[in-house]
Amino acid sequence: MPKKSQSKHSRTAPPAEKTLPDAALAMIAERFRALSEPVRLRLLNTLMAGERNVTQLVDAAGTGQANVSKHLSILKQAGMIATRREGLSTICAIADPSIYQLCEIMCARLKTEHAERGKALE
Amino acid sequence: MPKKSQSKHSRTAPPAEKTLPDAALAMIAERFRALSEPVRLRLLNTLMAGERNVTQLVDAAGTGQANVSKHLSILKQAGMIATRREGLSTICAIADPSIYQLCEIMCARLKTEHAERGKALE
DNA sequence: TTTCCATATCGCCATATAGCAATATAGATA
DNA sequence: TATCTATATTGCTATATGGCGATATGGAAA
Repeated sequence: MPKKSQSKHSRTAPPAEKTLPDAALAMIAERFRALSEPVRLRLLNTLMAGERNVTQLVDAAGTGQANVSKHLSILKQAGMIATRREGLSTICAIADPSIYQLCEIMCARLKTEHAERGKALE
Repeated sequence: MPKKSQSKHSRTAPPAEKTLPDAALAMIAERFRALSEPVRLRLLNTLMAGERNVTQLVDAAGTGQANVSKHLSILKQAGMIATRREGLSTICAIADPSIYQLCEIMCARLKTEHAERGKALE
């Protein structure tokens, strides 16, 4: 079994993780890239409040319907949302619960940096 | 201690977070984008084992020195690494501890999805 | 000083991607 | 059937980005 007993959730210290294979890095990068676009983050942020159809998401996104459709397909491809057809509309929902954690971490970090910048000016 | 009791890592449920302002989404997207490149992830993954100078990172990255330098400046700009000069070389270190958590979450998610794909084939 | 080493920057090319307008498709209704 | 609605897709343009080779810069050593 090529499975080292390695990482066990340390909170801030280097977990001494073994170096990851290129294939894994590529997959991770792809997932981060799906999150690297403000419109897509707006879509996810909207979906955090519950399911929405595409028209509702277009309203929330502040960009054209074609773009929203494209962004949704990217998020779907990355496994972050799921869609189902309901009559004429396509209902979207968050499919990847880790999105909540990722956003939390990023927001917390932004606040921290902001606080540090403020402190540096005192 | 700046630790809200608010979010306690719910595993699947929407935390009913309020909708974020566009400026916040742009900043979050920028941070995710810094992580959306395999070479940059390789650099961070290498730095997780400890400080390295640029030459060492070039060796680890498997791409040219000019590219590594550019990638490092992107990571630095995003606040994810810090550099200091030491003689002729530039020493790099991880400056943003949240990187460990982000990578852990992504890796865990990849494993989960892989497991689900496997199950679907049974 | 000159020379060498480590790193940063520049110019170029190729590719990727976001936005937009127009069109196509799926499905409901008349 | 025809028609309307919601969504997806296509074609296009402009911009951003990664990789590469060449060059410039900072700093130590001869």
